[in-house]
Parts: sequence; C-alpha cells; structure tokens
Amino acid sequence: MKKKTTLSDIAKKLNVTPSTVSRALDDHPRISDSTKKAVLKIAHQFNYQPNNIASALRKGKSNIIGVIVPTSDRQFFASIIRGIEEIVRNEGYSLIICQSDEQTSKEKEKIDALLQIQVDGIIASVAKETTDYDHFKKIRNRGVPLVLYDRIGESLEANAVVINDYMGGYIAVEHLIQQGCKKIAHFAGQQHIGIYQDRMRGYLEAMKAYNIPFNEEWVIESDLIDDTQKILELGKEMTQQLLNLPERPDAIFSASDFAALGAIQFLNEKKISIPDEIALVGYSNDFASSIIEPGLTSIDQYTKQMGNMAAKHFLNQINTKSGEQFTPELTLLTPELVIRASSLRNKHV
Amino acid sequence: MKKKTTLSDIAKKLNVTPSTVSRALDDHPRISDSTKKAVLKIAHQFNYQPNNIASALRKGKSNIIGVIVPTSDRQFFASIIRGIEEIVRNEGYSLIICQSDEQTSKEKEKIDALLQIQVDGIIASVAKETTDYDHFKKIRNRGVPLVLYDRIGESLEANAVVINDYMGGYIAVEHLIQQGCKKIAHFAGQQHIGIYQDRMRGYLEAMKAYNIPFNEEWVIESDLIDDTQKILELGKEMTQQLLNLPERPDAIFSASDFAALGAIQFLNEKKISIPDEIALVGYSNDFASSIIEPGLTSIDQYTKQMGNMAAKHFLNQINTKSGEQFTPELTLLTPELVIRASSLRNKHV
DNA sequence: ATGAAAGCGCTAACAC
DNA sequence: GTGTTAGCGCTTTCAT
Repeated sequence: MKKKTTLSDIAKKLNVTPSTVSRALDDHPRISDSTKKAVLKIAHQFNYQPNNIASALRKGKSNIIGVIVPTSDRQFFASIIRGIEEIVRNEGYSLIICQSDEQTSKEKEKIDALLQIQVDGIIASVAKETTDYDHFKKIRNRGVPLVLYDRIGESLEANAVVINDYMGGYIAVEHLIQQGCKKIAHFAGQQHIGIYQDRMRGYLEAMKAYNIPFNEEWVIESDLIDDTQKILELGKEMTQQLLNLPERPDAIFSASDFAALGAIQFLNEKKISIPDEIALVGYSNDFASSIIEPGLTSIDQYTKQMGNMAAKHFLNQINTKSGEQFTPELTLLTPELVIRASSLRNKHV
Repeated sequence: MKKKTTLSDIAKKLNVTPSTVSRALDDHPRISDSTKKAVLKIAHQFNYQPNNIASALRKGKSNIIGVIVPTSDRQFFASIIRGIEEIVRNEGYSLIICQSDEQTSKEKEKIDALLQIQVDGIIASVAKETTDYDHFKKIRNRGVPLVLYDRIGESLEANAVVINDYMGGYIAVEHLIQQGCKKIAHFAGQQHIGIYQDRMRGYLEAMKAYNIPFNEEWVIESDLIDDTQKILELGKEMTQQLLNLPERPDAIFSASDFAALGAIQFLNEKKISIPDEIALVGYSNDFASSIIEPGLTSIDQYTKQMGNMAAKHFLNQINTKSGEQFTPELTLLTPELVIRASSLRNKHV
C-alpha cells in the first residue's frame, strides 16, 4: 500500500513551499506559469490526490450535501436525486443519500449523522410518520442550509419545492367529469400529510366547480405510504367497500397509483368494466400503471425538475447565507395528466 | 447562527486540557468517573457535537463507505443498500450512495470523488457499459477496501457477493420443462456481462439435462439493462420475432422481467394464450410482475441478504487489512422461483 | 489520572 | 510571485 502524496512532498521536490503548491493547483493568478506547470507535472507524476478532509477542516466546509429520502426504491425519489445531482456536481458537491424508511426515529438519526459529518446542507423530504419537526429545526439552528421537497413540514421555515398537488387533484377529477363521470369517489391519503390534503382539496374544488354532488361515503382515507403490496391490497378492500354502497360511484380518483392498481385488479376479477362502469385515475404515474390492463390514467410529477429546483434553492441559500434576513421561498411545480384507458370513456373524442 | 462548541471550550470551562475531555468522551479507562461526569454534563449543556472532519483527519479514516449503484430506482438496488446499512450502521459507518447511471465515465467520476473524500471503503456493482476495470483497480491500489456485488468485474481481485445466476436460469427452465414445455426460447442479456452469461448457461444446462433439443433461433440476445420502457418494447419485438419463426416456441425464459412483461402485453394483444400456447418465466421478481395479467413467474433474488453479505465482506477486509495476504472471497447466494400464472400449465398439480 | 506537545494536510492573511 | 506563520479540531505519545 503506497504512502499518499501530500502538498509538501511536491513542495520539497520543487524547493518551494506548500502554500505555493496549493496556490498553483488552485490556479491562483499570482503564481507564475512556469511554477504552475512544474507543480502540475510533479503532482501528476506523484499521482497526487488532494486530501479533502484536511481541506474541509481548514475551510470549514465539506462540499457534501446530505439528501434524505423516505425510501429510495421509487422512481420518484431516484429521479429527484438525479435532478439534484445534475445541478450540484458542477459546483463540486457530492451527495450523501440517506433513507429514513418513513420512520421519524431514523430520520432523526440520519440528520444527526449528517450534521456530525459536517455536511454543507441538507435536502430532505419528511417521513410519513413525522409530525414533530424539532430535528429539522436543529438543522437550521446549526446554521446548516435546509431545503425540503415534496413532503415539507408545514410550519418549517425553509426553502421548499413541491408539486402543486391541489392542481393535480383538480385536473384528475376535472378529467373524470369531462369523461361523463358524476359520482366520483376518492381514495385519500392520511390528512396530516400536506400533499394528501391538497389532493383532496383539488378533488373537492373540482366537484364544486362543476356542480357535482359530494357524498361523504365515497371518500376513504387510509395510509397510502406503505409497502406496495399492502397498498395494493388496501386498494382492493376499499373498492369492495365502495361496491357495497347503496349508491355505487362511477369513478375513483386515487391519491396513490398502487391503490388504483389494486382497484383495477379487483374490478377485473369482478368483471366490472373499466372505464365504462367505473373509471379510474391514479397519482404519480408509476411504471406499473402502464403495465396493467387497462392502462391507468395518472398524474405525472416532474421529479427531475423538482430535484433541480431543490438544488438551486440550496445554492441560493449558500450564497446569501451571511447577513441578510432569510425568507423561505416555496417553488410550486405543475403536474400533468397522463391519459390511459382506465378513464377514457369518450373513445372517439 | 451559533458558534460551534469544541473540545477546548469544554476544557476551559472545567480547567482541564482538551486531551482529558477527548478521553473522557471516549470513556477512556484512566479518566476518573468524576471528570467523566463533569465533561459529559458540560458537553451536553454546551450542545457539543464532535467535529468528525477533524477526527477523520487525525485518525486518517472517515467512517464513510461509498456505495455505487448503477441506478437507484430499482427495488433491487434500494434493497441492497438497506441490507448494507443494516450491518454497518452499528459500526459507526455512514453510507454515501452514488449512481453510475450505467455509464463507465460516471463510474470513474464517482470513484474519484469517493477516493477524494477519503472513504474507508467502496461497495460497488459495475455499470453495464464497463469492460475495462482500471478505475476499480485504482481503488485497491490506494489501499481502499473494495467489495463488489451482483455485477462483478471478472478478473477483478476483490471480495464479491453474487446471486447464483446459473442456478436461477436452471430452475427457471427446469420449471418450464416440468410444466410440459419442450420448445423453450430465451431472451438473453448481453453476454459480456457475467450474470447474463450465467443465466444462459443455466438455460442450456437445464435443457441438456432433460434432453430438450436446443434451437439457436430461439435465443435472442439484447441489451436488457436500459430504460424500462425500452426493454418493454424490446420484449414485444423479440416476441414478434419468435412468432415469425417456422417452428414457434412454446415457452420463453427471459433474463429480464421487463422484457417478459413486454412479451405478455404483446401476446395478450395477439390473443395468444398464456401459458397454454406460450409459457413465460422472467427474472428478478419486479413489483410489476405481480400486477400484470397473467402474473409473471419470476426468479427472486435475495437482495437484502446480498447487501448484508457485502457489508460483512467489507468489515472483514477492514479487520484483516494489515499484514496478511489478501485472498478474495466470493459469496454465492441462492435464488428462488416465484410461481405465478404465466407458467402454470398443470393447474391441478 | 491528567497534561504538554506535536501533528494530521491544507489554506489564507500577511508579509516582502 | 512566493514565503512565513498560524491554525482548523481532534487524537495520541510521552511525560509526570
């Protein structure tokens, strides 16, 4: 195992000081071209690798950004990570990605670990369990920039980027109405989570706007953040529940693709025709939505763009950090309806 | 923004030296209980957070492990990450997760970045593009422990953990044979990648073992690591290709679930009955395999266990690092067949 | 049981 | 254009 080359090794070789070498490698303007060249040459020859840790200690900044995802196995989060990376790599930052597994306890642990590692900032989406945000406040108290995305703790003073879930709910339901549906049910997520509240609000407002009567029994709230298999089952159960109702709905807007997929499986089994007897729209445009028969209409979220924006927020914050008053900014992204067979009644329109 | 508390802040407060404080926090045996208590109290009061960077610089170790995944949006990799974390968190390591996006160039970049950050080890799966392994050799040359998982560069001297893909291929095809299939096609992955070679070998050996004739035309090799949508399309095209053959196969063993999903969609469209006319088995047991109609029989890989094993390899390596000769170890995990309707001909067995 | 002192490798203010 | 010096915060050997 070779000994690592340091700045002073190079300095010695060239009979200069480490500072000169440091500056030369930094392409400092006041270093002569000849020394720069010499340094570069030796550095290469010695296979010099800068010691980031030393530099971080000295500069008080690690060039690492912590990213917290509730779970990394969804295209949703993977794509956001890619979006973040796209932006920050040019600025020399590395990402350290952590999963909270939707648990507040792990979320706390990860935040502590990240702070201990001295990250330069944290970009996070809050776990479904989380209702108390003290651990997030801690981040800001330490003077570490915080950016939230998608699931943002209300009441948290931080830059954030979210999809317009209200609009997502609205256009989903508006589409169903335009397809001639009049009795629209809703699989809602837990209402303590902002995004699910917003989707529900969109649902309600769209119905109101088109004078569609609202029936309390058609709204079923449940935990839509879970193991996919479980949500699938849940979707089946909730569909069963709707079918048992005296007045059966003719459409379902599900705040989760997986619940909608379960519904489709269940309806297929019961030989209930989709979309003619019951039309469906899901949320988040998961890969499986294009696989199921009939294809599930869904709301696509611009995840990569979301990652981009989160990264930009972070960079902004870094650059305005000193001095002036911090006023949190919220970026609202616009979702898009992806239409498939599950909702397409007017086939010739 | 508060100033951070350091060891000497605490030391000053207690009229002792930083060394004592350091030792006290380390629970060093030769520090009196009274000072320990005092230090702990003040540390807590001052909300002391150890500066990991300083410690890393001093100790020459960062307690960070770099993990490289080709892409993080597959359950496969997410689950492996979880498996790794489960093991190393107790040892005080953090993970820094990077995506190579299947590109050799990014793979190199990431490795450089990780080395620069001074990670204590790297756990990686190689990108599909990669055929030259110099950048991996660099890791070992630096004396940084390297563990490979799933896609391991042949010829690379490193600890590794892989699924027994040969067996995966074998049991998949054996199952088809037992269901009465006699003309079994294979969607093969690129043969420069070990796992696809092995799956193909399993296919060939199982046929040989049961005296099933082999037809070259029934094997179609293609790039099975790509955007899921693309593989889906590919699956359709390959299926079309098989149907055009003078002698049409009665089963397909696909080295990728996604290609098999495409096949199912295509066959459904053409009203060709599954599994009676054509039976199917996929590979990796993706979520979508349980969603499609009929359900796709597939090979499940014990991903979390794979992560666990990779982590253990890393820890072993850390502990035997000094001195003795390094002999790479390979762990072989056993895959499992998950049977669904796409292959179940003998429905009453 | 504690202190003194040196140093991990790099950077930056200040010199000249 | 380059050197000097000091220090980031922590650990650890050698003292006592």
